[in-house]
Amino acid sequence: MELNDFLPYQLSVLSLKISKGIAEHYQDQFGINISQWRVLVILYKNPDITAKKIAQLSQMDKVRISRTLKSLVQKKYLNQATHPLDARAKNYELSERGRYLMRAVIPDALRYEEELLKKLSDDERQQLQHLISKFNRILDREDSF
Amino acid sequence: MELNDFLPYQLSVLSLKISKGIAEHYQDQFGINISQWRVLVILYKNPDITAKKIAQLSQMDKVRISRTLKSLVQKKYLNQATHPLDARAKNYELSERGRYLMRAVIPDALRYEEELLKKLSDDERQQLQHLISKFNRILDREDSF
DNA sequence: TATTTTTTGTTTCATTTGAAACTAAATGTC
DNA sequence: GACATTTAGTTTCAAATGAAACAAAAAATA
Repeated sequence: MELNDFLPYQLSVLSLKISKGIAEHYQDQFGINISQWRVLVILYKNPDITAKKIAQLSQMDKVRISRTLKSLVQKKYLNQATHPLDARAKNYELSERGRYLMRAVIPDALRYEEELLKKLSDDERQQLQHLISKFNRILDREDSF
Repeated sequence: MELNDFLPYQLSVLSLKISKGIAEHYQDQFGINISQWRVLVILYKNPDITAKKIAQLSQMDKVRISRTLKSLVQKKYLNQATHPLDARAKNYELSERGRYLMRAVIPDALRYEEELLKKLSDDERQQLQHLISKFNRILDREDSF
């Protein structure tokens, strides 16, 4: 029995380790926190989606998402549009200012990732991607304990 | 450029997904939260260590660790001992009650992990373990951005 | 040895978080 | 159509969090 090697625990430690440095960097350089960065990334790749969709994609709490969206709209990084089919929801997308921000932040983020990934072999990188996809497929099917 | 596939982001989502179900379960069944569970796991495998060491191993904040240790001592799951060489620090270990708790929780945790891992092939499991170790080695060397 | 600096851990306090309650709209049922 | 139920998102409020300041001991330096 190997509890140090307990997978949820190991992944949490690893994820924290990887996020720590980069999170401070975003805050210092661009004044955006981790929640904001995550929502921005999602909207960068998925324009015109609702808070609900963001929740699904990010696994973040809906309250946190609600507040993050509010702050990003206040900072003028996002545009809000009324949803055509549902008056409760709003569609969000990056504003011009938001896209400008992302053009500044993304190279930084990618450089960090590259630094990390270049220490893996081609095989290892492929395996990593494969494993992440597989886990997501497994976990999206059954979320029960 | 693939930001959805940005590694820190993917790992965070995955880690949250994996932890979600199991965290609720610990709380409901045993009245311990994620911080407490993590500290307990660490002390299960590393008896007689200080808060500092726990911080290194878990990547958790020192304030959080301080409070978690306090709560676990209050709940009588841990014994505190004065550190032989450093009067500022204390050594912690599971109490009898703590070990009893762990004997109840661990099978549950391992069953959850097993459910997850049995959906991977032998190769995939090995690759997973290899990648986690490798990342930890990489990240422990250089923690600069 | 005295003094400064660093390290370990705690406390304070302002911020972040998320469960629960809520609003308002959409969907389902009669 | 009227009423009940579900869904999307927000607000409230109590708890968790962590940065900064702190205390106390250890280590480094003079």
